Amino acid sequence: MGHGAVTPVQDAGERVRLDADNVAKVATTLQALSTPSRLLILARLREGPLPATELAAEVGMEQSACSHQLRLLRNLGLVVGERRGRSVVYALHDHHVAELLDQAVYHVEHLRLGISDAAD
Amino acid sequence: MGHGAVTPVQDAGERVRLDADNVAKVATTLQALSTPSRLLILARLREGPLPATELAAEVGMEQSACSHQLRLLRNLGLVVGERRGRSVVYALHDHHVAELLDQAVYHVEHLRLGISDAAD
DNA sequence: AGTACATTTGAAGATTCATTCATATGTTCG
DNA sequence: CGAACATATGAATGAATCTTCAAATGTACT
Repeated sequence: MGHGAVTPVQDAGERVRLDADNVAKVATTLQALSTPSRLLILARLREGPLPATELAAEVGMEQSACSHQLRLLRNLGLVVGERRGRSVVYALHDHHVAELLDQAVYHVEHLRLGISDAAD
Repeated sequence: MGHGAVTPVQDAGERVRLDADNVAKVATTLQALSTPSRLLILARLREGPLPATELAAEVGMEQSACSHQLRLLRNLGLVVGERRGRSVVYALHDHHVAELLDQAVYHVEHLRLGISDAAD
């Protein structure tokens, strides 16, 4: 994948097209960002690593529920958990996840949305 | 991808923080991008406006199913439909939606993800 | 070993959601 | 008006999901 390295930010870069192949992957990954609980988890981890229990406390979830969602995020490769003593410290997998989060939040916030899911 | 050099994100300007307020809005909007059918619909509209029936045909959905999803996307403000004759031509609401789509697809495609949603 | 703390896991329950089928609404034209 | 095309809507079915409760596994320390 060597593309011309240092292209300034304007990077529309390569526009990845959405085939039947990747569409499932994209959908599955975005679904991980489509729930308040997971969004809060990721947003908290965006500010730095954190042991599971503290994480659960900060996002206001039961520890068990948080662990379930954490497993989902881990299976998707969005977060990693490393054992340190009796705790497991969780963190975002890499900067791509952080940027994906930032971009998603940024764009959604700047969409003047009606948000009226229910039928009219 | 150069690690050191260019920071792609740079000037999203203000980094929107994720409170309890906006988290629901973000989650709801991202959920609209979390299904293959809607993702295909949006990706198709990203290339230009299209009447509902043609759209359904191109993404391989039944007309009714497509209409249902279209209503959801419309209620969320992601797409707009304008009547032209007996057809209703759909299009992305604005460039924010296009960019949100691009960024999401781009980042997800560049996340080397395991994608194993199911439990181990 | 035994106790306390930390995290994971499984099953159950309730809600949400996408698709299908059938039908209704809307639009154009003969 | 009536026929044909285009889109929207409603109810129903089946699947997917998030959370809770209870119990299991893992780790440290006396």
